[in-house]
Amino acid sequence: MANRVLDEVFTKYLKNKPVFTNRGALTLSYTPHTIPHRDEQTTELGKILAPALKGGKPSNVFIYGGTGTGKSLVSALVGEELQKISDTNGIPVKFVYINCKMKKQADTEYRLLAGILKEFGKEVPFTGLPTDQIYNIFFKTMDEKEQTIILIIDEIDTLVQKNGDEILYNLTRMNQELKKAKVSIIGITNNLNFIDSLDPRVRSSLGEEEIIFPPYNAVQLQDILRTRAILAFQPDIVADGVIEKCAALGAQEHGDARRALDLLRVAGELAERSNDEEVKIGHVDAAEEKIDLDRVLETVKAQPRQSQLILYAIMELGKGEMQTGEVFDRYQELCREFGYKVLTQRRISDLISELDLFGILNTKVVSKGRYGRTRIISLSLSTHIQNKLKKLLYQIFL
DNA sequence: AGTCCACAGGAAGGGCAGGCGA
DNA sequence: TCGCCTGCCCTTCCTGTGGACT
Repeated sequence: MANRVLDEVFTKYLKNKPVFTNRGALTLSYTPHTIPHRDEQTTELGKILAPALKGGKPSNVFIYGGTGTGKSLVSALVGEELQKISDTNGIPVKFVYINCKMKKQADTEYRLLAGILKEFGKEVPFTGLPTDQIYNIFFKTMDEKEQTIILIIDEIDTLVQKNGDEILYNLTRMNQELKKAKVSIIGITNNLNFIDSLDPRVRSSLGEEEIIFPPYNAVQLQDILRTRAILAFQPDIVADGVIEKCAALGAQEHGDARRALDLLRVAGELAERSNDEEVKIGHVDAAEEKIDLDRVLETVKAQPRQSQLILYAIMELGKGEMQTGEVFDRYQELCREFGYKVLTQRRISDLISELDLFGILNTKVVSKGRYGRTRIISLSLSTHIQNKLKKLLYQIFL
């Protein structure tokens, strides 16, 4: 036998009863056939889009709701079904789903258009062409034949935040330029104030219809988890109270089903890894910690060196609260020590805001009277996660 | 009442990379 | 090859500001 240790691991793994029958049913990419507690929204969206089946142009729709309230799922489901029916009946309908939050995919005007074009089988260089040329290609492609195109733009607020609402204006005006095709836009956002920040012209044309997705409560989350758990787990392997606990934690996070499903999945994975016969409440606790830790470490790893240096400086200062100036001073020292270029305080200020946005730091602008106005910065991580993060940063810089 | 601190954060623009067509 | 385009990171310059201190 080549390796006794590994051999033991693998045979033990094989001997164990599996936990999952279909782990995929608990992942984000899974689209179920029915979505519990979303009948109302599903039918509403269906009704709005139905005119596409008779060659009409469905109204533009705005969909609101917090993270994990089923917005994307319902749109995907309705889209899929509509596509199926139109395909079997030979009706030219084309569904395109684009998520603006995917970095490097659709977070700028250019990339959004390039992303949509890709769905139509047109490859465009990911930079280089002038925007008006992209628009030309875009219009031409859309207008190639008689068809109804339904564009689902997910996380549309991030797109507008970064690029302004001119893109949306251009998109809503598209129907006047197109001769054969008709385009409807479904904008999905979890920012309820988003529509108020838009140009009135865009607001009225894009918000012809609105659908609101309220957060799930704990009982509804339990239903969702149960239907998925039946698909995902071996029978009788999930202990009493596990689903309730995941649901409760998800409900705490603004009724977030994604969070609840993640918890259940990771709890199952942890049970499997430790060869337990049952998924227990303890696994959910561990899952909660693991998800947070993974999120933080992944986020930090993906940051540019300069941001990591700032974090390093903040951890090194090692006190509960500090202000921008202090962090900047320590950061400069570290730059010299490790041989990095020193960025300006203005830039550091932005990077600190970014880290706040990622949920790694807590910052608050306060005025200390005589002693100026500054941002009070503190780490928003548990000590356990802080220690792991410190290790990661040491690895990077030493 | 006025001053002044220590920044926040907006605006504009430089410089670079990746990519185009000619 | 060149001139041109865009996105991105960053700098420079600037105005704004809440409240302790005088």
